[in-house]
Amino acid sequence: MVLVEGFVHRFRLTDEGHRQILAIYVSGDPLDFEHLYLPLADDGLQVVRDCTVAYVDQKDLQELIAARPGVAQAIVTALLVDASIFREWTLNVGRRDARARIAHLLCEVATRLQAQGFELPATPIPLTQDQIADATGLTAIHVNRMLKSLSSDGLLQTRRGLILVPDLEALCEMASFDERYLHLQP
Amino acid sequence: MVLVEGFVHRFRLTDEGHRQILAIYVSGDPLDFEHLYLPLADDGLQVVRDCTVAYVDQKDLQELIAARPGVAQAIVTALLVDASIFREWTLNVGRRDARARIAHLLCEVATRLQAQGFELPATPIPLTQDQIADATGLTAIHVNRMLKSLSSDGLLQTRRGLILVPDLEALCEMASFDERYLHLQP
DNA sequence: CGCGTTATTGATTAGGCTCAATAAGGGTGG
DNA sequence: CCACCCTTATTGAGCCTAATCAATAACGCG
Repeated sequence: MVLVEGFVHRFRLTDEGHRQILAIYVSGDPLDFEHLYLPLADDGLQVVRDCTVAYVDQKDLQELIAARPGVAQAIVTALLVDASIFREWTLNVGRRDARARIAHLLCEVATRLQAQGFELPATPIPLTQDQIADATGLTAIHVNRMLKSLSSDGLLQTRRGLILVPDLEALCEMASFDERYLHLQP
Repeated sequence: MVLVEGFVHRFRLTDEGHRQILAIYVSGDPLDFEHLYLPLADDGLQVVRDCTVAYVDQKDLQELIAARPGVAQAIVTALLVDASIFREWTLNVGRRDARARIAHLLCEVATRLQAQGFELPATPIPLTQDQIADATGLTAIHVNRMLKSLSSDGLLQTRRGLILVPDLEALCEMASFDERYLHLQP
């Protein structure tokens, strides 16, 4: 599957039912390459907002990979970039405080949106506070307070469940966001 | 590089210098496939204990990949398994309490050692409390207390900086460890 | 033997969680 | 078009897990 338009997240649950969001996908992102190689699905995908996905036939894709080494290499590179992002999430959840953790998440999403050609600051990020909580290992209530705090510092605006980042550079500064882990340069 | 014998971990630092350990490698694990495809290294490798590594020439490996589709596929599969483990670490750090978090980490390492043919419970895990802290997003002091608590429940033994797991099944039970994310079945 | 790393323990603090209650939308059915 | 309901967001009070600060012990190595 490829996400054509909208937002999707990947998540896993603890046995106690607590959700951890593991990745947020934006327009253009491939969603589940692992199904080509692993028999068992590890985690679930949920829609953040209404979205459009394109299905690619597995067999066709496998033939394409076999026929074109460049495609295979592009997929491996994409997987490695994803893995780098997963690791940054572990760092984010493990070693940053709540404010920086939320800011860092938003920096990542905003930066990846920008890389896909979306205009900032016009493009809103449609994450609910509940979703941000599960992506950062916090509670929704604490996310609410931190968003208010970031908002009162002018680092973001919230409007009807949408988040706007008026000055991405300032937000990156506060989160000490270093985009190199995204490996955006083609 | 391939880790022939010993223990190595992969880590990243926040700009404030806090370390987050992102993976623990045991004998037999490949360490840095990403260097084949990404120009920029994301994180560092550190030795947990004295160890032996084997260097594989990049060019040779690239030729092997080009010549043998099976090798390429095996590498992709290994990368996908790694990625699944990274995601489980995010879940662990984000959504489990300190005791379960530490137990889960030890369950993973013990299970992977066992899968490599090491005998449990004889094989010790040589992580320092500082390293466990940085792998779980806790402080070393709190790790110490939790280890003592786990130890007094008979779930593990500590001896001279080594950790022994006398009853892996019991530890897995308490951490609700579900090994499927390791994708061990070949 | 001396020193640096690692482990231990106690006291205190604080960041974030829980519980509780209310508000504000937005969508749906009548 | 309106009433209702469900999801999402807000706010306050009190609590608790894990952090911080501080000091000492125990190794293990050179």
